Formats: sequence, structure tokens, C-alpha cells
Amino acid sequence: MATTDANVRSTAGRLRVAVPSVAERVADELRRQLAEGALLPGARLTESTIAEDLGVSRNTVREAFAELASERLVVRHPNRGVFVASLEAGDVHDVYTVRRAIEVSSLRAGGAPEGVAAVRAAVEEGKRAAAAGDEDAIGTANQHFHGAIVALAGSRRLNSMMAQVLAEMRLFFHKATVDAHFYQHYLRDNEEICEALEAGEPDRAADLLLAYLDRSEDRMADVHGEGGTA
Amino acid sequence: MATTDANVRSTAGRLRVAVPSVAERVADELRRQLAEGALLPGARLTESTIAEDLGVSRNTVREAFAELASERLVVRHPNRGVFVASLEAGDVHDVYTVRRAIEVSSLRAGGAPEGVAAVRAAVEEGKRAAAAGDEDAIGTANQHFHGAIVALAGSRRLNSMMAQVLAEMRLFFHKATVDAHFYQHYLRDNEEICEALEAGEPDRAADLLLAYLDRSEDRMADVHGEGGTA
DNA sequence: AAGTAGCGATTGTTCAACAATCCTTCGATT
DNA sequence: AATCGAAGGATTGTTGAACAATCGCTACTT
Repeated sequence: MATTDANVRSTAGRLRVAVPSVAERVADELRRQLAEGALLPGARLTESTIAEDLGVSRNTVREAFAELASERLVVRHPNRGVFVASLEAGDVHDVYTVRRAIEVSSLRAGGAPEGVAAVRAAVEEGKRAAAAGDEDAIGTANQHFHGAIVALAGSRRLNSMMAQVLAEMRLFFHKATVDAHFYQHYLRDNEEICEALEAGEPDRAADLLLAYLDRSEDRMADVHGEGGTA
Repeated sequence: MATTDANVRSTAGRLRVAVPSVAERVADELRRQLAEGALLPGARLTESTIAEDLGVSRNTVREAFAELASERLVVRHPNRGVFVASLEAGDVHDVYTVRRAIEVSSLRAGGAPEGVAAVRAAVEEGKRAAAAGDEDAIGTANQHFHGAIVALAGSRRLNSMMAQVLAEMRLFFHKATVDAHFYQHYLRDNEEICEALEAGEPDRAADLLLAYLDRSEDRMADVHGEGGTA
């Protein structure tokens, strides 16, 4: 999900099934471990250890690190190693600033019917997850919802930027474990936003989303114990 | 400008003057060559050649390539090599979609007085360049203008995203050489946007910017010979 | 002329080595 | 006793060489 369109490559017009390079597979594996919380923010990633564990060369691990660093999932400290990124005080606001820019703009564009359907699907997915009481699934559905909103704009670059930000947030959630009721408020909001969108009122939907993001940021800042204003 | 905050690194609280790694210097050198048009879109970059030219290892060149690829300045074709990226049909619209999202949102935020001053400075820089008839300087000033707008939001991530997009556009300009009058229309717009911002009317400024970006995209699509709608 | 096998070149990946740098531990000094 | 500084060990940064895999092209065959 992080490298959405990396599975199919075009080579001089002909489509090929890509055999992901070793470095990419290493990056994928690390991304997976990061996403599911096996590697917690602040943890150190030693080149030789990972190289040995995954049975690849140190050099290849290095390339994977470069990729993850460019996605801000890990941080390089020169001559000291790479560490799992952890969102600090200002980062929460920073991330939400990006989300406001990307999501609101995408939503305001309206988008094609199939895009709107994807948003609706994510809303329903969230409802089902809530009914089943599956917290993780609610979180996943929520990310799908916001991903679907950005997808409305139909921009490759915007999509990958959003995917990156969502990956960062996933990281953050593992650091500060969120309580069961964290998402519940959002389900209603998602429904409302989706309805406005379906009703052909993207501007109203965008306003709702903006308010939603502001509230979400406040809540997130509380959980993270963020101080005052930047 | 592409790796804005890469020159100062924090190591456990103490600030250090970073000695850029060899890989970073290689990436910087390539970025420079890309920015000034020494490497044109579509050109192939051979690992061994560059390694020899710059007196570094092939492996190091590889790391630099990974960095540039993550910035979309070069494209990797597996087993075939890396090529200078070239914006194709849909990319122009895609890039402008990103710019609309980031710039408009940043501008609407208003920003601190020193941020507004930076925008004004970029406007004046553009005027001086126009008076001197220096085309390149006009383009540079224009990029400063838009960079300053995004800086209003005060978001590290938004800034680096914008820097990336601007680097991509610089690349594009080298492919389709722009005529002397291309920027001239923009100077007045920049002035107008800046005035609205200074007058404390960020929303009006944002609307002006949006119209500006739409016109700019059309013009760019013409130059590039882009067909119809995506 | 069209298809195919083989060749050369380049990339992808590994391995081993070494310098540079950092953290820690230990010891010396005040 | 606390502070400062000097080895020591570990890890990163970078290099160089090697080899398999893959690609594009050429020359050969039919």
C-alpha cells in the first residue's frame, strides 16, 4: 500500500510482471514490521543484524534504509545508525497540516462516480468493523476512507504523498496506543462527509472534513501529550 | 534547496555541522546538473560512467540514484538503468494538482509577518530580474515566490514536498524551452497575490493563486503539446 | 525478410576489507 | 568523589572486485 504502483513496471511499452528487487523486498518486509508494530518508534535498526536475519547483503539493507528514510519511516543519524521514526511534538501538527492540504483539496475536486463509490465502500467497511468490535479493522477502514478521498483527485503524486503520511500515522499509533473509543467519533463524521459528497456538495463535504481534521489533531495532540501552540 | 534541512543534523541534542556523506554529495552534484540542464530529460545515467567521473564507487552512485529516484528526478528501469525523468502528458496536470493542493492551502493559512515579508521579497526579486532582462533569474524568483507561499504554512513536510515538485518543474522547463514572455504575465499576478496577502485577505489571495495556477497549467500544457483531458 | 541464437555491456547483488566515527569503559587527575 | 581524558570495541561509510541475471544488438540461419 505504501508503494502502490511498484508492482507493475512498463518497459518500453510492454508491461512486465515486476520481480521486486531484493532491496525492495527488504524495504517491504521492514515496512510490514513497522506497520504492525513489531518495530517500535525509536528502536535502532542495525545493518548487520537485519542483513543476517533476512539473508541479504549489508549493502542491500542499506538501499532499503535509503528508501525508508525517504519515506520518513526511519531516521538516519550519520555514523550512528538508523532508528524507527517517532513523531515528536511539532510533527503531529505538521502531519495534520499536510493532511488538511491534500485531503481538503482532493475532496473539493469532487471526483468521478467510481471514486465516490470507493469512499462509500470505506465508510461501510468501517461500520462493519465497528459492529464486529474489531479495533484494528476500524483503523484500517479509516485509513481507507481518507485514502479514497485523496484518490478522488486522481493524482499519482498526491496518492503517494498521502500513502506516506498514512504510513507515518500508523507508526505513531503504535507508539501511543489509542483507546477503544478513539475512532468511534469518526464513524459518524465519515458517514456525514460521504453523504455530502454523494449529494453533490463537495464544498460542504470539504468543510466537514476540515473540521474533522482539526478535531482529530486536537485529540491526537492530547493522546501524545503535546504542549501548546507551535 | 531540494534537501533543505539536510545541512544541519542533530545528534542527541547537540547540533553538528554535517559533513555531507559522499552519496549525498553525488546526489547534490547530479541535482545541480539536472537543475541547470546539463542532463536533459530522457538521458541515460550509467553507473560506471558517473562513478568514474566523480571518483566514487559504483555502490555510492547507486545510493545517490536511490535518493534521486525517490524525488522522481530520475526513473529506474530495472536491469536497464536510470534515466532523467521527463514529464509526460498526464504529469503536467498531476504536478499542478499537487501545487493547487499545497500552495492554496498554505496561502489560505495566512502565516506570520516574516513569512509574508519573504513572499514580498520574492516578488521584488522577480521585478528586478525582469528589469534586468534575466530570464533565468525571473524563473528562479518565481520559484522563490511559490516556495515562500508554502513556507507560510510552517510545515517541514509541506516545504519538502513543494521543493520536490519545483525541482520536477525545473526539469520540465529544460525539456520544453520556454519563450521570453512566458513568465511576464506572472509578475503582475504575483504582485497582486502578494498585495492581497499583505492586506490581510488570505482567502482572496488564495483565490487569485488558484486562478493563476489554472492559467499556468493551460499555458504549460500548450507548450508541452498536451492533448485533451486526462 | 523474418526469426533466432549468441555476444557484449550494464545492472543487481554479494562479499570482504578498511577508514572514520561514535559510545563506553576504564583510568588518571584534581 | 567527581570530572576529564584516553584506549577499546562496535558500527557505519565507502571502496573494490567479483559474478549471475538481464537486456539490446548483431550476425547468422532459413
